[in-house]
Amino acid sequence: MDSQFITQFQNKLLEWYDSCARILPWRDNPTPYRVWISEIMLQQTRVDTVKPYFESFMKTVPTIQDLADISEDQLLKLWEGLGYYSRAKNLKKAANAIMQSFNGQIPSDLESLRSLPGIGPYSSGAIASIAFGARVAAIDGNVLRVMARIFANKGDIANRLVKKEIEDLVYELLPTSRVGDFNQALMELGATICLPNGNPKCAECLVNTLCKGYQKGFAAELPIKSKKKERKIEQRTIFIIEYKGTVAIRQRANKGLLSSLWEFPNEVGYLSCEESERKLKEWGITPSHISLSKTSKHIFTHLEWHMIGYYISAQSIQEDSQFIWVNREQVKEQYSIPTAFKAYVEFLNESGKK
DNA sequence: AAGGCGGGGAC
DNA sequence: GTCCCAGCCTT
Repeated sequence: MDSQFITQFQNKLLEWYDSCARILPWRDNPTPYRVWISEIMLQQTRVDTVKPYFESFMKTVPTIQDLADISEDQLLKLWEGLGYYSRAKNLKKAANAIMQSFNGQIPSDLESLRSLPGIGPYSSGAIASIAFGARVAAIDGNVLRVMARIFANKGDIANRLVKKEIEDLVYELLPTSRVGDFNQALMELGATICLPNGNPKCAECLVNTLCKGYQKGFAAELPIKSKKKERKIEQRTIFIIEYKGTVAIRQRANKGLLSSLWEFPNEVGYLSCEESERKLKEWGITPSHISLSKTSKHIFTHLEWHMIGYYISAQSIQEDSQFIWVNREQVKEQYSIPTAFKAYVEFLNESGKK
């Protein structure tokens, strides 16, 4: 790469970043811990979504030691609604590893960072460069898109070799100082100017004169990405079961979808009223009243839940039930319920007002 | 290399 | 509806 091009690109990009960088909570006092937590939260998650979670997380769990000490249930409650819940579990595992193997200090080298659960190629680069100033790349979806356009690369960015090409280019472009700012500037450009879905604001871009995609007139068509496969649809029946002012919830398995989070009892398929009564009997619950509550739809990345709901008032319950019975306040304050059940949490709150 | 894993914003 | 987001882990 031409050394003059490199210098110009670095200067223009950093100049733009200095004048236009967004004010973000984790950019204020960027300690390794704050950078780490923010980078994990930001995985596949937008800045505006993360902000409030980051603030409350830092208040409740201000240090690595606090993170190593907090219960998983409490941690998942802090993560409630943010999604990709294995991130929270890995965060705690990593905190334990840092206390045990790294003397309570977040490591600064790529390899050690990479060894921690939840920290992959991108996050290790981001933490090493932003928190420690290491001269390493941090390549996320934004950077792939920006670089594909700058160099008019028509390769499929899902391809490993294409990613490697781009990584090599980023390494050539990395400055010797302010590496963290440079990496953040690349991402910031992708998030605010070099937008996806054929919608880049090239006219406002301060590096457009250095952008081959822009010069050739097809920046908006880049990057090339292979198509995603369609989602599977699953029908489910949700049961809101009340007994003496409490409602039944249960904890999901420790693996797979929404692992370890809490949910209302539910079954695959649309159950009729009779089938539901049979299921309740299996669970040792004797209903005094059954009625339909409401339908709801929840879309995951690879799955859709189409849900119907029953409201059940229980006359008696068995002791050895697989459920725990909690009041509305506990549902709201204590247990981490995924957003998929939002409609039924609301139903519960509405029925409680009457 | 491909698929599982949340939830939401923008169009 | 579609795309994709400061990705990582498992198979």
